[in-house]
Amino acid sequence: MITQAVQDYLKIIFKLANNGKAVSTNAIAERMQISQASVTGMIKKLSDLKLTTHRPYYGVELTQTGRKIALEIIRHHRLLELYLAEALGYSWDRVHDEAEKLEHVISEEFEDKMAKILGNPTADPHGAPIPSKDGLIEERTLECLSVIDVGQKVQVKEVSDKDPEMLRYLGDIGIFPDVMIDVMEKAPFGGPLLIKVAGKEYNLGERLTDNILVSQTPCNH
Amino acid sequence: MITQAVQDYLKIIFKLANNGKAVSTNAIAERMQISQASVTGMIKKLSDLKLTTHRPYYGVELTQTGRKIALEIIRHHRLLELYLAEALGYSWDRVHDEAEKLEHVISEEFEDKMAKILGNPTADPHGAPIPSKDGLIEERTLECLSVIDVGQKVQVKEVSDKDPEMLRYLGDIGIFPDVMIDVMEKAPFGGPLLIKVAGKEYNLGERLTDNILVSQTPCNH
DNA sequence: CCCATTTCTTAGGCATGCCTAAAAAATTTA
DNA sequence: TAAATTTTTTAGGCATGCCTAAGAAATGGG
Repeated sequence: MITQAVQDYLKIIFKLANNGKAVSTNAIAERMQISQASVTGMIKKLSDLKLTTHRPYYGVELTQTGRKIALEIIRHHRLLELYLAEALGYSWDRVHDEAEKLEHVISEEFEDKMAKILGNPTADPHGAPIPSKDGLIEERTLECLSVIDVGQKVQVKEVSDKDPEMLRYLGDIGIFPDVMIDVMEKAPFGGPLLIKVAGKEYNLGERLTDNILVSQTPCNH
Repeated sequence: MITQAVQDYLKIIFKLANNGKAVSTNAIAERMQISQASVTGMIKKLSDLKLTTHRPYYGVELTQTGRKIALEIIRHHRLLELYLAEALGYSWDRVHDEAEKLEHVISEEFEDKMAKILGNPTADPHGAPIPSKDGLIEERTLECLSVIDVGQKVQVKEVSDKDPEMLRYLGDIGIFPDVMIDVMEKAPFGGPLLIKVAGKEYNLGERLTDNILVSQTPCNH
């Protein structure tokens, strides 16, 4: 049985792996805010189920099956976020928590109906790519706004969906996926970044600029 | 913590109580397809939580709090059924199972947004009343179609949502809430009922007519 | 009124998934 | 290389919610 706990582990492992790296059980425990011992137990179970492979002191990796399930859940989550925003009028800072609960519960039919109504979208409200039905996900190489050089003009691609307060602030100052940003000034030692968005200037702290992913060469999608 | 299991018990107890009768632990076990011993254990827990009162060999009754929670879940369920049908294009035989899973998971906000979009509806696709936000539910005294006398003209008020196949058949012959039915003939000993719907005649078996609730004096709502 | 039947509860177990505390294994540092 | 540190695992527990089997309590028929 693929329980909700199993789904959550697979999703977290996929996200921590980022571009194929093995994930330490430690990192999983930290991310999920549970004890390391609990993770050990669950990883054993996942490996018995052939959803992960585990080499101690090296890390955990998803098998093909595990990856497939992880992407299915992520697809659910991101479709739900977009559906909640578009169809039910949720603000973009409130979609995450609701999607987090619904993602484990909806049927294939629900997933398909949302996708159809939304016109088979490829990104959620925060810009994160939505995996396709057959388990493919767009590979991106984005940079944090915090590392962009002064004088560059970049396009916002994605913002973290974790912190509602941050999302509200970003919304207030008009930072959404696809918006263009001018990097005007950069204070040293992780100081604030002066940017221009839609003609207005703002000073953004590092906690913010670390969570805004941009690309320098705006690709067309 | 109000777990999903607790919610399910409260809902079932509310439904079995019908018009305030006490419910045997036996009946709960039967309805939920679990062992009697399991029910005993859970009823003890529910009573500890002050959600039910229990007098052995008499039955279980909901407290005010228990009833409130039950009605909240039922509101979720019925709003969801209608939303799935109206907004996502589900056929009426497929809404029950999906709503059954979602009802435990959606937030107040989700509930409110559905209600608003649907225009604060008072009945689900099968005609069952939707409890109000503050825990009031329409009290009805309906009769099974199976007990209606020959020659009567009745209005369909509600059909059971449990059996998808039955719902598909009813849909095929045009039996929905609000539709008028003429009872033409009644074979003895629980034999089929000959009815006329929208000018066409059908013979319905007792398993069907037991699950169609009608009223003889069509009330206006 | 007593015995059989029905109804309900107790006893003991199992799986899931979490916990803490302590041990063990690998890695890093001196 | 040995000690210190980090990382991971083992051991033993707990809560939830289900199970079966067996015992206890009420009800109803003879």
